[in-house]
Amino acid sequence: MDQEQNATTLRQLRFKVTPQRLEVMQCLGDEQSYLSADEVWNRIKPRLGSISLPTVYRILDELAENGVITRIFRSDRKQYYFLCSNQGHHHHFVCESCRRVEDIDLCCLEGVAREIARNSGGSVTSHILQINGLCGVCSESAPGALP
Amino acid sequence: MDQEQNATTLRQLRFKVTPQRLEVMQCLGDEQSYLSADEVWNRIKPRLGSISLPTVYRILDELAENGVITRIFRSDRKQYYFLCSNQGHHHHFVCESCRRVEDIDLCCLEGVAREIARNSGGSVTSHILQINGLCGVCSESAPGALP
DNA sequence: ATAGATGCAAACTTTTTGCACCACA
DNA sequence: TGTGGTGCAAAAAGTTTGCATCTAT
Repeated sequence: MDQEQNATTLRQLRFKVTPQRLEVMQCLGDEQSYLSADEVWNRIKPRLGSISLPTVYRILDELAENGVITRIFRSDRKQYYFLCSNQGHHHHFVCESCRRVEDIDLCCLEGVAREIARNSGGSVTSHILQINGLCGVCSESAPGALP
Repeated sequence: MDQEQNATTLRQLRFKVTPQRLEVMQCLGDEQSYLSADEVWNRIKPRLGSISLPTVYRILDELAENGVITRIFRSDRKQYYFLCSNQGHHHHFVCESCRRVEDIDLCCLEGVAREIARNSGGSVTSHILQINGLCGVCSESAPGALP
């Protein structure tokens, strides 16, 4: 039960502590995977009695803006969110079967940045790196079964 | 004028050679950058008299499915497309000012894949790597001006 | 001649916005 | 008590689909 910790995070950000915000945070915290706005909505609706989808969007948006959660885009043109406990610069390994997300500490972009600076005089400001595959559990059990 | 080459590509894919397809291909070929569907549409409308936006979507879609063009997603939840001449495995450096795309031959993911296999027994099937920054020209002239 | 491509209109999905009401501080 | 949050309804934006017509082969 990290409700208290979530409440503290909200207070630090000068947000009011509302049941809607707590449930969204808890939902993403319980999940070791990324969820879309409507997936979050469907999971917390029963727990809260009722919550509107626009509210879920607003909460996810403000949490993402403040770096509490991470937003990723997939080819279905929906936005997905997940809570990432690891704070330093790192990337993610996304299991295509169970959608679990693992942290990857390696980042080998420094060499690329130097290369670009030397070749064309450009400078790197940001990068997106997402690694897809099958996690250990899924590659043993059901290879090729996407959700 | 690589109209003939574009026609050949279309014939190889068993597509009919239509002025709409040729214009879409030429448009992306002329541009050293990525364009959204409606940007392509606006550029080729005057040249063709008229073309419908759904047709542009259909053409971009089938070209992307067949690997003729590359589709990328950005945080504005629109899809962008660009023609990439370099065929081997590589990544892209995207200038945030002029949106020009440069190829990057380096790919340092082999080490990461080995790491994942050793750590958790998972396997990497694909990855997304996009490097954003300012190209040589833009980092000299107008730093910080996004389009 | 005919399979496939296009244009138009309308639907669809995801996300955003306006506004009145409600509740945390 | 008052400011910020929520719910509802409706709009916006991007993309897709159905169907009749047209056209490249």
